[in-house]
Amino acid sequence: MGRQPCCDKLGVKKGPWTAEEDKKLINFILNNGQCCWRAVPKLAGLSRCGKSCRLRWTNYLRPDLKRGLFTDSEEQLVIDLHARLGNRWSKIAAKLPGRTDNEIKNHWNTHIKKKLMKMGIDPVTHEPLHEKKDGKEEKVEVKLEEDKEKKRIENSSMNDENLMHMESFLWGSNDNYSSNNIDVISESMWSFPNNELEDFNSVIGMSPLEETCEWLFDYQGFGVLGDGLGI
DNA sequence: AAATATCGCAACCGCGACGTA
DNA sequence: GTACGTCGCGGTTGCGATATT
Repeated sequence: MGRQPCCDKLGVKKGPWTAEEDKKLINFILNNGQCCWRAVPKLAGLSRCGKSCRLRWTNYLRPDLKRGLFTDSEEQLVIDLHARLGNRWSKIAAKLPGRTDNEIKNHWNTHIKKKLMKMGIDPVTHEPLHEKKDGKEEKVEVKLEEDKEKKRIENSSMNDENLMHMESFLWGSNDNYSSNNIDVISESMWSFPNNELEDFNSVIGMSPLEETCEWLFDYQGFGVLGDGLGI
């Protein structure tokens, strides 16, 4: 027996989301929370399939998303976790609050993978690659890549200090972080809108729910605050 | 300035896991 | 036990932005 499509293909919109659609989805989830995704499009008045709504929300609209470029510390964390977990992006993302699996996966494929290759490290096994004939040339390439990365990080929206602050909250002051803490936090974030988010937000410098939402709308440039969205 | 190549990100697709009747 | 529905994950694609020629 074949698998049923997640939604009937007829009349289901695909492709980039418009600001209007985003508004509808945000409005719906802020008012009703995350429920059955299949029902969301109908209830929110969207011509999308539930899957598309879930993806849009988790990867782009969630107010706890950090966005912006990855810092050195975040990148190192991704590399460490990838060495342990492999391509389990969702598991890796769970250890990096504010980052989505998609974002991490994209960053891995576009930046980290190349960086590791240049450094002579196999991005799959994390073992050293076989020796290059011309080591000199390789060193120059690595240096250029590092310079590029430095400039990139300089423009990043989040600095290492914030990340360390966040990490110490998540994992305690010692280096051995507890994955239990992360799970608890992830859980509370996912059960959004829930007040449990406030403690975490206060530590990472995010505002409580309402302000966070204001930030979200402001950040997304929907200009809905003055339009009386009614949150 | 125009054409072309490359990059980076958002979104889609297909599949497996899981829950339920 | 199994048929079905839903969700979430990982791989892949499409396309706009940017860089290069």
